Amino acid sequence: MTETGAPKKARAMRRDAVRNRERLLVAARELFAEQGLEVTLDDIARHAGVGVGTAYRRFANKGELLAAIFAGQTVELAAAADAGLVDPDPWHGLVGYLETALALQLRDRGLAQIVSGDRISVEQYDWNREVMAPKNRALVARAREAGVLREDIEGTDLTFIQVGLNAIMTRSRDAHPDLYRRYLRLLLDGLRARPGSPTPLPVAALTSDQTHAVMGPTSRSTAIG
Amino acid sequence: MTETGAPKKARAMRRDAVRNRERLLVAARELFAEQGLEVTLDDIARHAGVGVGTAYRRFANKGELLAAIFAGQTVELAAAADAGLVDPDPWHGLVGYLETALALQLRDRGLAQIVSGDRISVEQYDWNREVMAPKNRALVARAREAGVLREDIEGTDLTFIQVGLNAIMTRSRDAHPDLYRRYLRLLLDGLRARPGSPTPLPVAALTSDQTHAVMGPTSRSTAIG
DNA sequence: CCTAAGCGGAGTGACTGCCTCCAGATACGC
DNA sequence: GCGTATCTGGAGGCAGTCACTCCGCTTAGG
Repeated sequence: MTETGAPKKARAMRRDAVRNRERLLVAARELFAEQGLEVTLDDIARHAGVGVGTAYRRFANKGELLAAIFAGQTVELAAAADAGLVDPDPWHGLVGYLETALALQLRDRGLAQIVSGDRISVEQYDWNREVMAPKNRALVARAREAGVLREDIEGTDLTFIQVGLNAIMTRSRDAHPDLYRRYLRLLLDGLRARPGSPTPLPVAALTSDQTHAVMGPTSRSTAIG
Repeated sequence: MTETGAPKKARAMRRDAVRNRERLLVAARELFAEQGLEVTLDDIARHAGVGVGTAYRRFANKGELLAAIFAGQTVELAAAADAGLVDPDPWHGLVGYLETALALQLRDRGLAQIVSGDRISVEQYDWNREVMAPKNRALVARAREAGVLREDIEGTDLTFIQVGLNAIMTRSRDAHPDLYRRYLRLLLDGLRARPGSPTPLPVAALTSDQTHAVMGPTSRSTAIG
């Protein structure tokens, strides 16, 4: 689109422009983590302390901004999988991966949405297939071959397990952030090839009152509808 | 609200009015089941083959229409819980309840949203607390006392289990409607007090390609964001 | 056959979210 | 310093959505 012929003399960005671009990236990271991918570019600009016009000069649209921070959002997840793969104990590696991955998603709502396929863009879509899917397969294969994981589990199961736990996490995040760990543990007990006695649960069940509060209309959900 | 004093001479509804009211209720039930509670009253009116004006003459707003069909949407769920409670085998009763409840939610997207606390209204909110919560508690208590369910499970766990499985169901509904049963089974294996060998899974895992397809942007989710 | 009750659906108003425009401010080469 | 290309902020345009209203025409039914 732009002229890309001989080494054209392109003037460098002005210093304030660079600074504002950086501010926007930081603000975007913060807001995506806090509120999810549905924040508007206007939100991000306000949070960065710049005008919307500035935001749109730096990034053609929200997708482009998202793409610019995408690598940072996902590198940790890939690292968690790699760490699990080099763990000498395959079961411990698999469990550690799920625990780390979900803890990351607890801290970063946007990442949770990417993993769960919510409001996904093409990059994220392909990244799931090309980067994470093979790692998931390898983690599962290793644990299965070591005889600690049920024979009938596949790599794709890790995806759906995260989808389910993400839903629980989303509901309970504000009042009981680590409730999801309870259900992760129950699921893991169901994944063992030769289950022993049940593992103690790391988090107590909610009381009826707490459940009622958590299941009520949230700021984000439109009541009545 | 309406005058309910002496036997007032109130003219009966015209026959076409009655017919249209019925059509609207049927259309609402269908659309809520198919598409969830976020359908508009305009959608419902069109689907019923009447004008929006007619819809608003019969029901002051969408909430009122929803309230009118609410009982029908939830009575089956309560019945499933009662059936589970009278099952001679407490474990079988608990499992049967979850299976039936989730099967109902597979067929009725609106019901799934009510159970998961999505786009909830006050009636639904209270119904969860006052009707379903005690049944859930009883089902869990019975299975626990029979020694077949882990000691550390509470009635509220049934709620969150359904939230998680609903999320999986929502993603996979179109292409692989019963995939959620796979994860329900895994969870149930994790819920046993004294687990034996793993129960066979009723549904195969998705392949990587199938997972990729299912996790992609859906008609309902706004891509890029 | 008369008329109150009912009908359809275009239209209204309130939002929300993406993005553009441009008058004024600012960095930076000379 | 000065002049200008670059950048800034935020008001507002535009398009889409959705709940709900209004009103001229139709129709049930006494």
